[in-house]
Amino acid sequence: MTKHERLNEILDYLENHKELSVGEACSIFNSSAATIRRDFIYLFKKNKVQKTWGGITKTEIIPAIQSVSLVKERKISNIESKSSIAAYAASLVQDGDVIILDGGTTTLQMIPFLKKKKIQLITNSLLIANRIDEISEGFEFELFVTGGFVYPRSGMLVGSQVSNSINDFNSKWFIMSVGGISKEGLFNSNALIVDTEKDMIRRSEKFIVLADHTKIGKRDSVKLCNLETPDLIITDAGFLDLDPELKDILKMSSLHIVK
Amino acid sequence: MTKHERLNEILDYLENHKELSVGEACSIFNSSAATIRRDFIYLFKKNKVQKTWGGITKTEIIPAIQSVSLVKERKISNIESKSSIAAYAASLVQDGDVIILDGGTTTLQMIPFLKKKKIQLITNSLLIANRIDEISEGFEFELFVTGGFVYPRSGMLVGSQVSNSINDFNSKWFIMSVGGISKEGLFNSNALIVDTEKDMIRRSEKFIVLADHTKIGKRDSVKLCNLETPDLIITDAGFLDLDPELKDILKMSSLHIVK
DNA sequence: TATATAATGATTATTTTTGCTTAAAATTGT
DNA sequence: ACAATTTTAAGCAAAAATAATCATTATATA
Repeated sequence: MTKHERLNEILDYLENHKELSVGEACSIFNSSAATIRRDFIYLFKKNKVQKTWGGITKTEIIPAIQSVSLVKERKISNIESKSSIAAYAASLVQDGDVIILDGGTTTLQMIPFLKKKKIQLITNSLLIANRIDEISEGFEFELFVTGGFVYPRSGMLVGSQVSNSINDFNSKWFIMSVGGISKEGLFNSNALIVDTEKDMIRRSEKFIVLADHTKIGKRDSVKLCNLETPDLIITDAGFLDLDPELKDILKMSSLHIVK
Repeated sequence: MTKHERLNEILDYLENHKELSVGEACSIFNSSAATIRRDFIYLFKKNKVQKTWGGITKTEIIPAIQSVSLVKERKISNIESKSSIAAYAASLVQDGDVIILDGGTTTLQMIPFLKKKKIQLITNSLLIANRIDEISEGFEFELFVTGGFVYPRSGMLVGSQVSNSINDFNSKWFIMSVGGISKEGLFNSNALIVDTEKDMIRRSEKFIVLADHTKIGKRDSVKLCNLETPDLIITDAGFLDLDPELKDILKMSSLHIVK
């Protein structure tokens, strides 16, 4: 049994039991008290459990509102490619960096890879803000949410307030996913959001675009910028099957292909 | 068994199991630890798995769940009173109103009562923003989120950005819950949040305070305003059991007691 | 077949985790 | 309030896991 497994099983145990004592944990996991204590301290520092004298309990949490909500899970296509692309993008980010993260299913996949870093993250996506807040317990994250009107269902913030907020920052990275890339440039589907993205490009040193190969050769309704504007476009191996003309054009941009 | 086969089976294994240790993999595939480690490193570099000390786990994929509050909610005491107070406050709000809603467990309870109204709602609470976005489909809600740094776990937005946003609005109502009310005035627990609340008072025609009776007679760390400042304080019947002196003072404020 | 390339297993130095011991702190019983 | 008991925290040594290196074996290619 690895340390990681043991930590997970401790949390599992607390799903079914009110409390877990050091002694009980010792016999369940055949470990010494010192190890169990170290585990308890680790979980406590991450706010996963509450410490009691002699053991731990799980923090009791009940929903603030009784009304049942419909959980709508949008199906994410091409999820593994997106995760690989996101992982590479996250690997560029270093402790201390300021990063603007736009909404989108690909940028969302960066969260597991970003969560151990000590960064300041700025976002105009409620979805990303919630995910970060959810995992940031115990991590040294600073999270800034731009203001704005909520674009229903996508949870994106739009309007002049986004630009006002963004203009207060100098960011190292702006990372966004994109609706389509063609030889005319980069496109997205919503004019309000594209407006804010233009500001985000301006306020950042490096502009990185995440685009799995299904986006390439596609146009979307609103043009964001030319092909040369991004400092880096990250795509996946499916890119290799693309129409040769577009491939040549894209190769002139800075491009990284994850396998 | 070829390397390729083994790599696939490792991934298959992780579809059904949380974790795979080096030792387990050695006996499953009859390979040396060195080989298994090389496999694990290979899969890790492709972001297919995450390494733990002693094994691997599957890389986490973030589902794009829409409109679900992911902020952890603490246990709410006195929930029925809070809901009654919230219901009365919501009954004052009419179609077309602009309303600033501060964070807190009592204001949160207003959401079910507000959801049929055609209002513009401004909030500095991610928790409220998510709840509203959750129910706003099909409703004529306009939802504005102030920008700001996320105060961890409470999901409250703080900092100068909140004031900047608020100052762009003229609101009919500012509705907030409060940490404590004593004869010295109204109190809350966080100086950063109190700062933003002062702006919210300024930008609103009517300032309403929600306070179940457990808050009355209590002081909290930061003073927000005097007792005369709110246009209305809404509390519950438990108020009647309170110490008579405070009761007299409060009666001079505009006060509504829900049963 | 000969040769190059890739994969594997064994060895070793380094890092992480674990278990034991002891002193301090908290809890309990009188 | 005091002493006895239990729990904790800290330091250190042992054990386990890792990464790097090298020799050996298998596989592919000319």
